[in-house]
Amino acid sequence: MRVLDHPLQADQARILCKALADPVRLTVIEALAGGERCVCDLTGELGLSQSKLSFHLKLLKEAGLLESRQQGRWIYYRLRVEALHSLQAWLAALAVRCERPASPCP
Amino acid sequence: MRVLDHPLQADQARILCKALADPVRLTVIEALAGGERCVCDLTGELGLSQSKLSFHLKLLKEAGLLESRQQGRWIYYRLRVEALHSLQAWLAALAVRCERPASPCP
DNA sequence: TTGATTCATCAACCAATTTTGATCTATGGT
DNA sequence: ACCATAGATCAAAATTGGTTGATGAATCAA
Repeated sequence: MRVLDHPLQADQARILCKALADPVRLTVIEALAGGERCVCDLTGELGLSQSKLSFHLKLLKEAGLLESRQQGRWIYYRLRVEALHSLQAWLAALAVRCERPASPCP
Repeated sequence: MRVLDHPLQADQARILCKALADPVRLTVIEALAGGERCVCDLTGELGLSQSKLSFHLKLLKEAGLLESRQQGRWIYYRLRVEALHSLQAWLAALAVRCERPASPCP
């Protein structure tokens, strides 16, 4: 099953979580879940200043959540679904560790 | 399927991610994945000062990742697996939104 | 009741992130 | 070549977060 691929280091999970732990970045992520978009689209759609958006896009990209391509003057960003799956897998593994059979009563 | 229960608001997901986005808190989480522990156990095991640990435990609890119970002088903390599942579900829902069929080529 | 132990809380300090506005680079149109 | 547009980058200011050491509250044992 897809969710169990990619066992992730705790530190990589932390980096992904950190990237997701900001309201601006979360709106960006959700906008991009709808498909690839160029920066100027996003500034309009989300009402963000250009440099603010650029700052967060860079951060998300460095965390591995986004990738981008250039087309003429425009730069298109899109979500890396693999990153979402990796984090899911890490959480799943953690949850499994919690669900060991209860020890015989104390 | 368990992973698809509990549809989560983006903001709750953000709060969970924020709580997970710190190295100290992540070691606490991983220690508690091994089972319930009292605070003084954790300070020893993780080599953290008492007030530092207490600060992070509070934060994790407020985020919904931990719960605690008192027994005599000791306070035992444990992971809330539901929180992990919620976040997993949120990620899964996001990933699904990304995987819509590609639009006919441009 | 006294003293020891466990844990929470507080204030002061330090460190990391975010925001803003300005400037810089690259691309494309004329 | 010149100008307009898209987006990255930078430094300073503002904000948020984490750490420390001290103090406080609750529990228990003697």
